[in-house]
Amino acid sequence: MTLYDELVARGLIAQVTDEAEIKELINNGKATFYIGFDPTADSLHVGHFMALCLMKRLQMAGNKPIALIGGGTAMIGDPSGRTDMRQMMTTETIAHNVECFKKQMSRFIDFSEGKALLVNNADWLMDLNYIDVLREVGAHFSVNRMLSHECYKQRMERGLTFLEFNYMIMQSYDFFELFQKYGCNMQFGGDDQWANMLGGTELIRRKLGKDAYAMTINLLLNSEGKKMGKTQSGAVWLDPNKTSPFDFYQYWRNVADSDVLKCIRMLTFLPLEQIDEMDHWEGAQLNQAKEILAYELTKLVHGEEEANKAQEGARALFSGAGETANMPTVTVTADDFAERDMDIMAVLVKAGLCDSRSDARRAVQQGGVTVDGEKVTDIAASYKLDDFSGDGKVVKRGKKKFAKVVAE
RNA sequence: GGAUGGAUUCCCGAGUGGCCAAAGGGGACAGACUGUAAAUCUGCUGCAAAUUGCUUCGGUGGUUCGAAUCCACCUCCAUCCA
Repeated sequence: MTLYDELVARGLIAQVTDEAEIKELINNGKATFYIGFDPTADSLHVGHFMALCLMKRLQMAGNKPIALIGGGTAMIGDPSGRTDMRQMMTTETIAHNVECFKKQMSRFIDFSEGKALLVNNADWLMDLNYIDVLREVGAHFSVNRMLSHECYKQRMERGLTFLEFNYMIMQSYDFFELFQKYGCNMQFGGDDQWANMLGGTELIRRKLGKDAYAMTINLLLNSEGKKMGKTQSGAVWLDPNKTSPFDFYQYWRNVADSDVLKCIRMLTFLPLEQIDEMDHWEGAQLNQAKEILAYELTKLVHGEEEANKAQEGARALFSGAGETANMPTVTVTADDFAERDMDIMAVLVKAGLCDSRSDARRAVQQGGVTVDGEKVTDIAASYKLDDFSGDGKVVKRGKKKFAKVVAE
């Protein structure tokens, strides 16, 4: 099976500019391609992860990847598919984020010995001269056509600043620059980037009379059409300090039935034959598939050791086995008991399971709190430092949130 | 620069002098049912030393016994005019 066919089988490919030419290039390892990542946060998330996996698949087939960090484009902010204006980021924040991205990326992609390149578009965008850009690049863009793009539709209703309007031009310029400098002939990206990417191929055609190609991958959407990798408290991050390996594991362990197989196909490196097997699974058996998905992804992102820990921790918690070694742990010290004994609310807040004492009070009153397996119903229940000595106590709020509280 | 409309709790959105910690919906959280799923039902959703107290309705001042509600100024947003 060729690389291109595998990408299709995995449901990754969304749109391509020239299918025959792209097949020829990537199947034979002749593509030099780039994917852009705007450093809008201090960690990569699941969407980036998909792109990185794609890079890896292509790299393994002999193609040369260029990871572009958008230190320059982040100064502008991509309006594609957004309903509201992006918050402008300070130069310091962007610089910090760029560093974080670099570190995380080198864990997934091999940048050694010219196997891949890591570039930052701030290196060329920041030095551009306004008038020159307008004459050299701006002249090739039709405002009428730009406005007709689907990605601006929502913003045309709610307002679009000139700043953001220029994002597409900057991204197009990136492609143009990389094409000339590194012979980069393809650009990949999420499907929401399609219009921006076409801008680049057109700019290259108009200015140089040469062909460049673009291909987008499907966004990872759940069965309700919402982007996956988001939780109420924000994105699912790849940085273990922002989303712990356990939480990361749990996120995938809990995906809806209808989304499991799609996620396994698109995100893991499991062989397609094995995935097709699972396709027949139904009902409770899908639970196994979820476990596989969660394990495989955690392994890819955090390594085998963390994946094992997360899996054991989860099994212990949900199947009632006593293994508590890998549970998230919170330590309490004598200071916490200085004023008075800690009551159950204080413990819940300390363990990070509740936002406030009021919140904790509600949780207890509704019967959602358990300490060492016993339901706590009395909000006056209180604890002493000694109660947490030794192995500590396992405090649970609801079914899935818990922590082990141990005295220092 | 001018005219008009607007800013309410996580989000949408009612409220236009006391009955307002503020309707309704969404989301989140908890319980029941389950498969750590979905759907459904119930509860709950500012903070706290909790049948009470405290701080909230873009910001700052003012009127009033009393202001989310009235007045002044300011900030931001939308639409139209330039």
